[in-house]
Amino acid sequence: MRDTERDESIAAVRSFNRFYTRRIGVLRDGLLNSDFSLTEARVLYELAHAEGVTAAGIARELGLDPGYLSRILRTFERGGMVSRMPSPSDARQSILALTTEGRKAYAALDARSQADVAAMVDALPPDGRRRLTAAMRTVEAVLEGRGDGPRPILLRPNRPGDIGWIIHRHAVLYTGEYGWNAGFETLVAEIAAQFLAKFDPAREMCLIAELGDVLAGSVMVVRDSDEVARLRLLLVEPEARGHGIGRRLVEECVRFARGAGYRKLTLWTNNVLTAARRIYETAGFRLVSEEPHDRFGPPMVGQTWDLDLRP
Amino acid sequence: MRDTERDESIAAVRSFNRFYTRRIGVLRDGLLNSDFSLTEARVLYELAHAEGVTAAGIARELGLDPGYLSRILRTFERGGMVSRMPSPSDARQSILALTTEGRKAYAALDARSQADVAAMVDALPPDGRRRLTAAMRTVEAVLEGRGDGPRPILLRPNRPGDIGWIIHRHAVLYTGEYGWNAGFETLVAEIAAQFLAKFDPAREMCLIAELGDVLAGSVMVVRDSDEVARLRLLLVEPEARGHGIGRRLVEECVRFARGAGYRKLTLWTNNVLTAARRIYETAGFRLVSEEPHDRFGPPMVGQTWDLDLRP
DNA sequence: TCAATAGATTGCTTTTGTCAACTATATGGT
DNA sequence: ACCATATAGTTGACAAAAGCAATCTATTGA
Repeated sequence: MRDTERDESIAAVRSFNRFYTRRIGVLRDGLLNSDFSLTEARVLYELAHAEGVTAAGIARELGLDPGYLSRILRTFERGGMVSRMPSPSDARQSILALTTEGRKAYAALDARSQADVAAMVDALPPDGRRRLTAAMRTVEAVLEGRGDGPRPILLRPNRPGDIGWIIHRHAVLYTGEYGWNAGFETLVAEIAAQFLAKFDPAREMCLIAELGDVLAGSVMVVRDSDEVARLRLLLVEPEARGHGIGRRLVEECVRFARGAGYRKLTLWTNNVLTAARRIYETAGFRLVSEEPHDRFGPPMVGQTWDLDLRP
Repeated sequence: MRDTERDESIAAVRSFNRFYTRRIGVLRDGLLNSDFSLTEARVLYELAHAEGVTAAGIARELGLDPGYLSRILRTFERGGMVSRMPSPSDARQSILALTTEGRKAYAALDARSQADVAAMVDALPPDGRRRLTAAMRTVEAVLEGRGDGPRPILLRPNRPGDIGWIIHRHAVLYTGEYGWNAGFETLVAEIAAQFLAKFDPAREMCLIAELGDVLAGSVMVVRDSDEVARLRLLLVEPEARGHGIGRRLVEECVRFARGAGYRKLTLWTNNVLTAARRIYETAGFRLVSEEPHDRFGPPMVGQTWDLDLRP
């Protein structure tokens, strides 16, 4: 990642922190003529949602000073909202629980918060609402570190719209990353359109890779002749690289081609695509011929790779 | 929008509020052994970035109590960080400015915050960073209301990748909204591939509509014969409807076709696409023939519309 | 010209949060 | 069994943060 991009990220995060600090302030004001402060409300929320919680647990969860929390719990207890039960496993702890009274107070608070947020959300245009929801979930996920946990990889056959996506992404990526010209988009579009028009499910296949729940890659196997299958349009999104998606896609193609009774799997690629080259080598492909060309603008070397499918 | 979607939005916003309240707490802790509280830091930021600002301005901007702010400014002034100048236009106000000392203090604070955020950002995986940045910008934009202000509409010729996008969106929308089958995607892909392969810039055109900075629609004019142009693949994203984008696209096509010397502009559509029908009628097209078909699955009526381009 | 209003400040008060000390229990090692 | 050390929870003392109301001055609009 370029440094300017990093700096922009930092600036965006800082801007967002300032922005949301203000919003949290508004949130606090919203509680102004309820019976609770923002911190009390947060504690109440924890009590209502984490059954059988202890004081230390809440303090850890919310990052509160134990002394401060102790006092808040005391006022709750005096107000008849919280009951304590000595923990069976640890005599130092008490298990906290909301009383009926406490639940009622929480319900009121909850309804109020719900209404406040609903008013805000309803004021948004429908697509703004959708975008907001998705964006907030993303922020949470990324910062929680859920974002860099292993997102599930899914390989599935193409669905309506996927072929267009393949063309779209090929064109955007190769013109952007390698400066290829419109000739490439034309070639991809023709290949893709042909695939749709002449699709033979027994002997042809298009696979789409999803990482998490976003499209991350594609590949096709098409019939060249009765004996020979061709692997085409292998693509892995830059953001999804490093998960072995390319390798998995090619493996599936090999398996499919073998199962469909082909004798050979061939493919055409270009020398500048070094990542792909490595995948093909690993899968057992052999480079059989090369010829320089400039069909896509910059001069490069086209390569044909073959894989013998016989056992 | 379905109600469950609204409820989910509300839940997501509330969850996010809880989440970010916690983060702001961490932020505050980060300032712990600096010389400033979070609020002081925010005031300092305003002073550093909004030149010639007044106390009331800051109070409004940050939602602070004027009395509280007054005291903060006094401590800044006593610390030699802020200077006041009587406002020339309003004798009640003072124009606030940071002294050299004040700038130095801000720079230190800024560097520290920068470093903190940088550490956090650097700990993210690269694509996480990108997603975070984009998502935070989105949240800000939507909540600031920038999201529902009039987003600029832009019509432009296609760029690499757009043709794929057109296929992608046609297939997704028509299979989703009307239950059309894969035959439709095939047709669109063939039309699009043909357009790329035989493109004649003097007599053909593809227009892409952007709303804000996202793709919102498309249309093509292709040569049918020397005398007749054909309008194809008119599409407006559901989220972008109601901005007159479809009408604008068709108008541009008519203008282009006339300028390119065609005598007639024709198009083929289907009766179920009522919104498009209205656009064609408004543009002056006349329905010249109809025939029922079920090429795309559900039975419908294909329609040919013509527009005479002669003056 | 005068009432209403906005900017700024101050005294007073409450709320919120921190810190350190202390008790009681738990845990792990020898 | 015993001891050092750590954790749960409480309390007192205190400091920081924030809010409220009164006040003064200048501005604005009728």
